[in-house]
Amino acid sequence: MSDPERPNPPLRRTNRSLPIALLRAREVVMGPVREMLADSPVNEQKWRVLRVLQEGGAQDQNSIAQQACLLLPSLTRILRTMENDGLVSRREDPQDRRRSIVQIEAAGLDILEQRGAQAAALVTDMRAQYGDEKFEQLLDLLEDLQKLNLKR
Amino acid sequence: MSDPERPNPPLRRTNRSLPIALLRAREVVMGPVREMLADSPVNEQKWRVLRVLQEGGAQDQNSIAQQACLLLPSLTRILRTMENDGLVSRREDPQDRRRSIVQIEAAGLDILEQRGAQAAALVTDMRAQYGDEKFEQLLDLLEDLQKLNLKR
DNA sequence: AGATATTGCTTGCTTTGTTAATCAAATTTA
DNA sequence: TAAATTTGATTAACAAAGCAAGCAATATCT
Repeated sequence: MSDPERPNPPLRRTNRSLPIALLRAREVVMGPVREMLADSPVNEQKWRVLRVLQEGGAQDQNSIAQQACLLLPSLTRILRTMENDGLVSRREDPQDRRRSIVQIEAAGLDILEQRGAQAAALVTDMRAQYGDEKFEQLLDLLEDLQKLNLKR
Repeated sequence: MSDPERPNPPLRRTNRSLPIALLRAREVVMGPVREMLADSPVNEQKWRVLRVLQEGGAQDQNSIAQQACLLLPSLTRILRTMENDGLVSRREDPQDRRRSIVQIEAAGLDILEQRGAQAAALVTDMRAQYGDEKFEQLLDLLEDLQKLNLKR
């Protein structure tokens, strides 16, 4: 048995651990966003779905899931409630009847419009504090990171 | 009522949205880590708790929660099972009996030691593919980001 | 001191994450 | 064409996240 006081070969400082650093950074960025969404009818995930639909137009669920970083089972449930709330609608793809095409509806667009200004203000504030170049640089690095194919 | 087809003032493209980019990047990085932890007695969250305790020593739950990016309710439940498994122990703070001080135990240190080498290998592999300078640069940018004090 | 507010943690409840199983429609193979 | 495989989506089951409420110990105020 080992001794709790023994000096252990330390891993990287947690600030320098990429997974933890990514998580902490995300908390910082999402804090204000979560507050913004707190008194709105959508949470973080639904907001992402609306954003993806706004950006990419009507599309199937696989596509939404990938872009919004949601698994299909989660998305199924989320879309069910969003459909009940009239934020989106679903229709069967006539070309391929396995697919259902999801489209954003008026109520969904309303939310994006109501909160869009606040969301933009948050980004502006953040870029100002953080620095525009650093901000872009960070996005570039993150984009590159996503392209990596790490061993499975 | 608004029209679903109306052109909307778009927010940033979602691949240039920092919260989403952080999320996607984290997915990429965590894939191999999750696999490494799959056949170990701890999951991702417990691993983070162990890392924080290793780095910061015995500390109260608020402190752990902040550093490991966990909410207190989640941490309460996680620590309960970790305590049952003998990975950590809790004792009441004699100065302030509301607080409980959490300490890592031998079994917890064992896990860190057993998996530490694998974890380090994953980092090495990733740095090689991504590039060392970029890797450090990214960590610097993320560390700066964590220091930001965004408006509440 | 006594009342009030704050802090640290826990519990309850709902939503989401995660994996595996299922099903129907489409595609590939034989 | 029939059988086998793949694909898109849903369901089921359980762990974990997230939020609100609650409780006990401490700090603050009057």
